[in-house]
Amino acid sequence: MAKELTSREENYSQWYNDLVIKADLAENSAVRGCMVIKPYGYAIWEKMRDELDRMFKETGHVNAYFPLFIPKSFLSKEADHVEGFAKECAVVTHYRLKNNPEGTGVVVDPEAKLEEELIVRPTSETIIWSTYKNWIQSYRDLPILCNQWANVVRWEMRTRLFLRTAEFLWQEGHTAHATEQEAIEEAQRMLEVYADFAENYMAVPVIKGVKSANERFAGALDTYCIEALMQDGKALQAGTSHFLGQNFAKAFDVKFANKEGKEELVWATSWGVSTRLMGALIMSHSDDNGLVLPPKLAPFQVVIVPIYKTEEQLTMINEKANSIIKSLKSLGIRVKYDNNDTKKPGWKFAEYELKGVPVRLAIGARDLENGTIEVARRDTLSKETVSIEGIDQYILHLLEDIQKNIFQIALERRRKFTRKVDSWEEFKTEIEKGGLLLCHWDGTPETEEKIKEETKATIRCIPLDAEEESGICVYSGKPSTRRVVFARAY
RNA sequence: CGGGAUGUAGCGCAGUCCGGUUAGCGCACCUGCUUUGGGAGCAGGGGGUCCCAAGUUCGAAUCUUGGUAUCCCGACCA
Repeated sequence: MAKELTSREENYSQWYNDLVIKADLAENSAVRGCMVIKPYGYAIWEKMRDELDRMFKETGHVNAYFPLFIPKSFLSKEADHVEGFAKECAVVTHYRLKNNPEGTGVVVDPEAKLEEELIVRPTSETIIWSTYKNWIQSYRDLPILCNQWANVVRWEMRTRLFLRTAEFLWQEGHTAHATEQEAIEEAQRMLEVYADFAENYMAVPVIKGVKSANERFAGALDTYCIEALMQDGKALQAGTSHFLGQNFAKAFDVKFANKEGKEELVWATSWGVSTRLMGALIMSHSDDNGLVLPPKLAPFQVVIVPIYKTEEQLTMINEKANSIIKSLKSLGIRVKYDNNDTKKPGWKFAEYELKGVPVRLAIGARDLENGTIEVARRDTLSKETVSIEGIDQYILHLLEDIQKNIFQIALERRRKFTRKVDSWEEFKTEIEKGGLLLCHWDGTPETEEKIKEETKATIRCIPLDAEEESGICVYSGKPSTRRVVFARAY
């Protein structure tokens, strides 16, 4: 573990080791690209999931669950949708195995071929809308505001842990509305929820925007997104919220009777975030000592390490620690006491830094005498010795402080990494340095495509708060009214 | 699917060019003693299908051929 690390990228994979590993189920290449999320990594995901779930419910949503398998014919009902996903679908063709007649093991039973193949869901719009058809008759049945926590499979050619895995965990919200306006508002509302979560829980600053036509979700009229900037200068799409118009209602024939008794097609949205957020979290805050977790999402916010020479000392420290734990817990602080005797204090210090625990308390014989305790914070790596009196309130404020501080650091980093670029020559040099480039763009997919071909940079989003400003397209020189965000992305 | 690289202990690697004792190192693991306020020290110990197969040879981790897996770069990534 004391291996010397040279680049950020190597660090990420090193820290990942604690959280997630690539599924290495030996010779089976089918699971290549899937991940095994280890207990500590999963604890972080659970924390994220719980907070998001609470936010969804506060905005009027309920959870439901839909099937893993989608009949092939369902997927193909919406033309753009199937075109977008067809290239990366896992397909179930048989439903039974049998003993290999020519040897050992089992083989697929050719007799058990499915009449119609099933697709392992890459996303659930089709299966959900085929179900919604039966739920909706009247305007009184609307809106439907459902969310599902599930796993999905997208057969990516090249995978990257957390950021692009063949199977990933996510939530997908699917809502049905009586009016266009209401659906648009829903898509925008959920974008706000995502942005709130990213900034105030993950401490990751994001740009809210709308995708260009090239980057839009297959089957959507508009894709809203939050875009984050990683420490290495690459952008990461952290969440999307789609206004689907009436596309899926048309494809699945979902109509309702309005107040006037006339039939109308239903308006739709869908929105989702995935375990990719884990990647965003790690790549936004980690440093050379390991993870840095925002207190609001840390599985434990405080770890207490006893330092002792004798059993008697440990007994006394245990007693002191237990009273501290009790008062911290009564304030709702998640705390772990590590009096494991098989590891030394120095080892524990390094270990919990690697795990990103926001606050570490060390208590030894010296502290017992003086009525003090050593407090170390993960974000600044600073230590101080404070009075044990009122330590609970002290920690409570410290956690708030750390939460704010790591957001500020990330925000400042993004500010330095963001600049306006007005000429093509400058664009080509600046994009090499990473970060976000604010540029005028003529609005055409052709220009966007050319820029991508020449520089690998894409339009991350058209920011919602972009100011009206007349200029000329950085590539084509044609007129433009606002700047968009260009970057190389994961 | 194209280009490149790699496969040796749980992990990370050296050895391969130029074939030659019992295949080696670091971390991790086990035992003992000393240690414990920043990943302890010393001593001892366990662990190997050198990716698989065939070939060349007195002798193969090393050379040849075929296979296979992984990684990187491209393509791909609503």
